[in-house]
Amino acid sequence: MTEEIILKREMIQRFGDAYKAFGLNKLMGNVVALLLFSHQPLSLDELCSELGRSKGPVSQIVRRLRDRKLIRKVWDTENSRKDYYEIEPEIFENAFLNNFSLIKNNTKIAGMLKKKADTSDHQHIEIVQKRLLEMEAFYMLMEKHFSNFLNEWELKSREYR
Amino acid sequence: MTEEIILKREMIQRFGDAYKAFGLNKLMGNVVALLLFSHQPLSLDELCSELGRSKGPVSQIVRRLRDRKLIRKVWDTENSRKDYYEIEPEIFENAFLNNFSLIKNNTKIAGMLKKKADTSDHQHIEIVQKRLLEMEAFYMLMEKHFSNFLNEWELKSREYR
DNA sequence: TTTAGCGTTTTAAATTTTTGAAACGATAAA
DNA sequence: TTTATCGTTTCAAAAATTTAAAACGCTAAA
Repeated sequence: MTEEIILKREMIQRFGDAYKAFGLNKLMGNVVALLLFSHQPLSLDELCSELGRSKGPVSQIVRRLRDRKLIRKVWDTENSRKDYYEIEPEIFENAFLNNFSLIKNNTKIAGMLKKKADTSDHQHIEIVQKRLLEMEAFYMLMEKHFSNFLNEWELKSREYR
Repeated sequence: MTEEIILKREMIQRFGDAYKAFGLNKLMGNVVALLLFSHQPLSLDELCSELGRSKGPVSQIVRRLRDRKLIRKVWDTENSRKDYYEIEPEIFENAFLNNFSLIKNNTKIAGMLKKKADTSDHQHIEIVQKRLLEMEAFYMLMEKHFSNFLNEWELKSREYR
């Protein structure tokens, strides 16, 4: 029992750091880790007390996590009118897809700017065009492989559900 | 000419935002964009005046970008003893690799925790083990596809160099 | 040597982000 | 209705980050 709690604490730490490293709120990672390693859905109050935070920020973070489809609300028909939260089964691919859309945005920007650059008649712009061409190619190839990954994961993930 | 400057300004903005979205310093993105779309290497002073920033932060950011192998120093043997900076030719794959190492870390963590969980004799830990197993599988598959991507890009990038 | 021209580091101010307390609003039970 | 129990929003405080100014140290030229 103690061992499991230590493990959970470590995960809460690490997920917090990882989320921060990716430009997200640390608390988002904490909540995700807590739910990932809980045996049943948790209420907002339980999240608060487990993490030692007050309701305000946890409520906001829970919303952001739901927006990103990383956690979801479940209803405990027996008990009270509390909301309970659990991990979205597709959390990993959804988290990945959130970043994927950022990547796709880069491809789009590169393409757009390349088009703009093409219509410009300035000679010096060559280098810029070349750079944008490479950038677009890079992100397009990336997208292709990311799609492959997601497709393969869709098959493989069945083993775990 | 004006058009090119507008383009450059837009890129500086967008790269700043993108870098921030990935948890990095906005100024890092600004510097990268500026160098990506300059026709020759720039000195620290030029970076400062182009971006309207003072030397202190730019100097620090330049160091971080060099650490990450996104830009590099070149020497202008003719002029002065100023340092000049330009984009590292492999900037895109290097930027990607920086994040890749974060991903690899996730795989490692998942594996490590799974091992810890395996040695635990508590029954309730099953769910945790299952989650960690899935997480590890997810990141391992991701790594595989990322490697594929990098290999293919290594070939394709030759067209642009 | 001394001096001038660099880049770096430090420090303090400004800004942004995170956080908690409390007010607020909604809904279900009494 | 009224009351109690939630979740959400607001706002001010705290913490973290970003930034600029200036001091500093190094190196090359005089």
